Amino acid sequence: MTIGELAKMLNLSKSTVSYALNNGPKPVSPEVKQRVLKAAEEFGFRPNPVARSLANRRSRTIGFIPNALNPATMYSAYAAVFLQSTFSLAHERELHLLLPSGYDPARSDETREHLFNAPVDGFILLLPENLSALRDIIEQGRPMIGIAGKTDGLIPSINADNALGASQAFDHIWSLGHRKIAYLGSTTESDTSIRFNTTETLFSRVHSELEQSWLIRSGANYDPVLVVARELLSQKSIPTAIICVNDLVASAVLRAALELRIRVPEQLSIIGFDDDSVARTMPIPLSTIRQPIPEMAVAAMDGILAQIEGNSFEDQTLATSLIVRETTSAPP
Amino acid sequence: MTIGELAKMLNLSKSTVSYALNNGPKPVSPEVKQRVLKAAEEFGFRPNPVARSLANRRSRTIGFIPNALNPATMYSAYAAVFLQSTFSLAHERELHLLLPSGYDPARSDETREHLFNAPVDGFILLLPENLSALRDIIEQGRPMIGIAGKTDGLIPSINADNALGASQAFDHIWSLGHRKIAYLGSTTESDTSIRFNTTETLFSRVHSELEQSWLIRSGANYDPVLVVARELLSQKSIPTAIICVNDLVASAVLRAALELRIRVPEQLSIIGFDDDSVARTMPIPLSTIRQPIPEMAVAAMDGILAQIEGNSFEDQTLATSLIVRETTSAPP
DNA sequence: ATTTGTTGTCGAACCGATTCGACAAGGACG
DNA sequence: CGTCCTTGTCGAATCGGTTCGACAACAAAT
Repeated sequence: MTIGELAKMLNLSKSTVSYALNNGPKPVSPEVKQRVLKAAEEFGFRPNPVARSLANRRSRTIGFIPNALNPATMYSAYAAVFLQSTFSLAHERELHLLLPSGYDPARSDETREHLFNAPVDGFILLLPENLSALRDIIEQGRPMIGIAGKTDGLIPSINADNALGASQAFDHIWSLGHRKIAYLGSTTESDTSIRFNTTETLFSRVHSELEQSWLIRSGANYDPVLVVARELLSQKSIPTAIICVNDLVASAVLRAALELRIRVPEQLSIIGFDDDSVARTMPIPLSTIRQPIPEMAVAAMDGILAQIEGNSFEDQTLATSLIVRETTSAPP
Repeated sequence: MTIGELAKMLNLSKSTVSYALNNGPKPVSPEVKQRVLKAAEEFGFRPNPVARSLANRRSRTIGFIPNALNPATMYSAYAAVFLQSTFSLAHERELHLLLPSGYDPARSDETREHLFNAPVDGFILLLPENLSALRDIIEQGRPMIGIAGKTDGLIPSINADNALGASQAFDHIWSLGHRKIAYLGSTTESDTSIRFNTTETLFSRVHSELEQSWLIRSGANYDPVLVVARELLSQKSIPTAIICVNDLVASAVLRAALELRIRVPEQLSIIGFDDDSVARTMPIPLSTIRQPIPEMAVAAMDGILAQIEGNSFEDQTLATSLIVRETTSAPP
């Protein structure tokens, strides 16, 4: 059933019916309005959203582009949580969320072509290593906002304060009295390398009081980290605390510790980063640095809507916070 | 830039340009075709996807409806993995995936109204407890397919073989020699209650050989299960093996065991269900029953595309499989 | 040479909504 | 009573594509 058919049944014009249904730009007499509403209800009339979008030049849909190199392994826990927050916000605002196919920086240009076909008012983008693959779309002027990464000023971005987070983790460990401290992380993305560099700076700032320190590029994936952690914890002199680039790494470290019968936190403190779901379901609940993902999602949504309305939007950096659970305590 | 403007620049009609770009229903001379393609490339012409959808009556977009009661907590690990698989498939087929807002069985009718506005060719639905909230949409005749639940024949559905999975878990534990076995689970959804009932049947079938058994409705969430597991494992006579309704429950059980200094698997075997990401990142990798989520996603995608093409589609039940890792062994 | 058929192009209609401009009817004002 | 303004309705244009039907140009068949 189309609006035209409905109008015909009622002996009204399409325009009048449209006005009645939308409290349209023009007024409609009360009786007619009632008649239209009743008939629409009765016949179960649903306006075609595509036609409506064409006329409005608004789709009420936001595109969400995850940052994976390979869509087959697209969601990190981080991306999943971010998506979840964003979806929840979209729901409140009665917007749809679209996961467009076609973004795959590893593949060639034509793959990406399909992204242009996404019927969305704007994109929220979990930032990849570089934006060059998306340059065309950015130049096209569609509203876009980047999350957790560098944009070189091409588009506005929202970031957690990774430097703050790294120092919160270090300060916590330091103030508990630890002086043999290891950091396990990667330096491949901008956020993880900020954490790495900040930690490095903090280590060197206190190096005279530091008994021993390890700064290890272990990567950020479970299996490689497990190997590194087993090795680290098998030496004669081992750290009393390990700061991890994220919670997944922390869970691998905990596993290595348990395998080697090292008691956590009595003999070894572990602190993660992100406050993933794993942080709460680990057998010893993980102390960690919380990334304000829900707040970042709100900022991103506000930012994209502002741009859609034609307003400008500033970059934002949101504070992390320390969450102390059960994997950290004073050194033995 | 619209197709009309492009046509004007080239002194051609809209129709000819459209034919050239789409290898349209009518042929176009080679020279004209080249001219059009070159100009489109040069001016960066991108056909408006909304207009195209309106004309084609196809949006090349599939809606994905998660089953959460509350969109704020929408994704179980299960839903996230399923979404991930589905997205990957959509990507291969150059379809977009839409997460429509408006589905919230806990809220009133008008909330749901927005679902009708989703510009999609069909819906993939992670099944909620009952479909009544979606009856209108089903009756509207839009293609739809349900995952992991009961549909009472209203729409086709794809399920893992939960009865098979439950017996695989039991058989594994039983054949290792365990005779003091507990089952922890819920019976609120159709799949978890199949697992529960199957286990109950198996228990009773071997009851003469069974030394002791527990069949506990612990729920399927982490915190309540943790309480139940601590209690269960604190008694004088405890099970030598615990079968869990899912991997999250298994992780809570493992935590309780470690807290109580019960060695896994030497003193206690644990088996989960789903093969979630947690199964691999637990400090002792979890033996579990794998749900064939990628295969289910393929079946769902095939099913929805078949319906869109106007073909019929049969229900499918896909086999689960046993994955033995390190939480199961012979009893002490 | 006439008929038939194919190829390529164009204008117009269409998809299903929104919204502008025109206009008639009725009320308020001088 | 004539003018002006407001209210309510309609037809037509629009959004940006796709596709049908008509037709001209030309080649092949009779």
